[in-house]
Amino acid sequence: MSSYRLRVDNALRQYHAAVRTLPFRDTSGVAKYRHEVLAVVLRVCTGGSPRLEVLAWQRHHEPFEGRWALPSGPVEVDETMDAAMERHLATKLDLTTVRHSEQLASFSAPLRDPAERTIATAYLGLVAEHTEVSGEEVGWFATDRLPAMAFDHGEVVALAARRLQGKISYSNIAFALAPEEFTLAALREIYIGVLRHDVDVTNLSRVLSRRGQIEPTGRLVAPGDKGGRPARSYRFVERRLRITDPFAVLRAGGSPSSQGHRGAPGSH
Amino acid sequence: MSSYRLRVDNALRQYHAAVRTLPFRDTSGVAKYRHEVLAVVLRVCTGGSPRLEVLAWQRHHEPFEGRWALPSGPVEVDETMDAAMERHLATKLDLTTVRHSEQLASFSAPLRDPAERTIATAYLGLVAEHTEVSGEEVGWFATDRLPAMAFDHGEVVALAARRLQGKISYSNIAFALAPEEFTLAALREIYIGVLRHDVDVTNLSRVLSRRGQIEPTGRLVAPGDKGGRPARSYRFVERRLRITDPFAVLRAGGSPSSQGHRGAPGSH
DNA sequence: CCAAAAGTGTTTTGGATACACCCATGA
DNA sequence: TCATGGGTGTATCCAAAACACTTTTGG
Repeated sequence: MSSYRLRVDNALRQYHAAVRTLPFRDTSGVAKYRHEVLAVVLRVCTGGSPRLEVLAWQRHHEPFEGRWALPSGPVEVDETMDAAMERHLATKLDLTTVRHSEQLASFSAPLRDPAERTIATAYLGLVAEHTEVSGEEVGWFATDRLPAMAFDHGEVVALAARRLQGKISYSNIAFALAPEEFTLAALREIYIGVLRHDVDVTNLSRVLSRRGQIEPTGRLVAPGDKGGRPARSYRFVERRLRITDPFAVLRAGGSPSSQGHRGAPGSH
Repeated sequence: MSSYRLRVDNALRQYHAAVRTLPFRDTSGVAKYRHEVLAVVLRVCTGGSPRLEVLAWQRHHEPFEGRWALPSGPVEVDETMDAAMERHLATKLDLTTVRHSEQLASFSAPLRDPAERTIATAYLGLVAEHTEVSGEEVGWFATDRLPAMAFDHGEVVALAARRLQGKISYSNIAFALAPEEFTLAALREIYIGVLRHDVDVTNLSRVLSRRGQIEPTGRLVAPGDKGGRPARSYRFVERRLRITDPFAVLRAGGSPSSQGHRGAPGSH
């Protein structure tokens, strides 16, 4: 190799090294940043009192060595962030059974990654309780009792939990946390785990039925050791997110088309 | 300048130019992207039938020359995206009176900017009706009758309008669209513009009063040309976003503390 | 026959809507 | 005094909650 090539190569190598740690601008002066996707994978665990849990893995390198972090990874040049999210979960955790996922928010504090500025877009991913993930250093943690988290990941988990808590009240999002078929008692546990307060099975059943979210499968489930009436098995009517209760307040009203039946007196 | 420096400079210049148009990876193989913030600035315009309008400016260069685009700009190396948003609106449009702003979502389709891959984080910004903005080629457009928009900006506006429409039903977000003091009639127009259906003043007043969102200032507003009773002037109690109606469905219930007064019979 | 678990029937509650009616002003 | 617009009172509606009661199983 010529002396010229060597010197240029050397210059480029130094330049490259600088780019990795310093903010990089192209010749038009526009800065470029690393961009990663972050997964907040949640499930409801029902051994004991039901609780919402998040998937995390333990870091082996600085920064934040030893702390727990959310699954994450870079975005490839020809893929969307949604696709990147799916790809990282599939390749790193063998996780291909996320039942619902949606974008949460993007985090841009300049020092959130002390090694290099990295903008992160967080996703919420919901899985059923008994979902297998591979990897040795992974664990599930109750979202309200997190261990020491790396980066701003604690904040991200809190946001995800709040989002889920809101959405479970006005949508059918619980479909993504429940198995294909379930008893009302099991569904109740899921709601309790997310909402963190008691839920009346009777009313839960009637609310979800009225909204057309769930329907009985016709099958029965045998009772446990200590007897009891066998439970009916239910399923969610739709397995995609649907807003079932667009806010009741200040709604259109008046137009009979939006209400179906109206003006049927004598019921009170 | 030495021949050596010249040759290195030249190599770097070529390298720089390549980086600007091709996906860039640092030496660790991680791709870096341009990242911009996008502003969806909304107001309710009440001349005629009230309508929600968005601020846009006309492009003078390719790509999408002649089309209308949302205000946008890059994120500086030491600022958060929130700060970048505020900075671009202030410097480019003299707009420093955004009453409420929040992150909407990030957009990452690889070809959304045909010139170079750019990830964009969109923000919702709300202003009062008579807010001045500088700039010659800016205009306000009804969100449901947009002109041909550049990039994916039409989609972004639609998302923002939906977000606002939802939030106005369960929060005090209208404070950011209304002037400091207003009559109930004026507030009604704002709600009609956002919700796109008629709103009963009487009920609007009672709902917002019960929720503690608005209060009378004590002042009266003189009636118009054709007479009429003078209207009371109101203000929003808080000028920060507050969720006033955390979802009524499947709420905690039972605990008397969460309800205030209970068990007062004889009202039915 | 009893305990346990599932499901049904019925009452109560309270926010929200609809609408008739009263009040204050200008011409 | 009348048209116009603002504000109040009240009946109605209905989803949700509360809870007592019935049904079906295991021991």
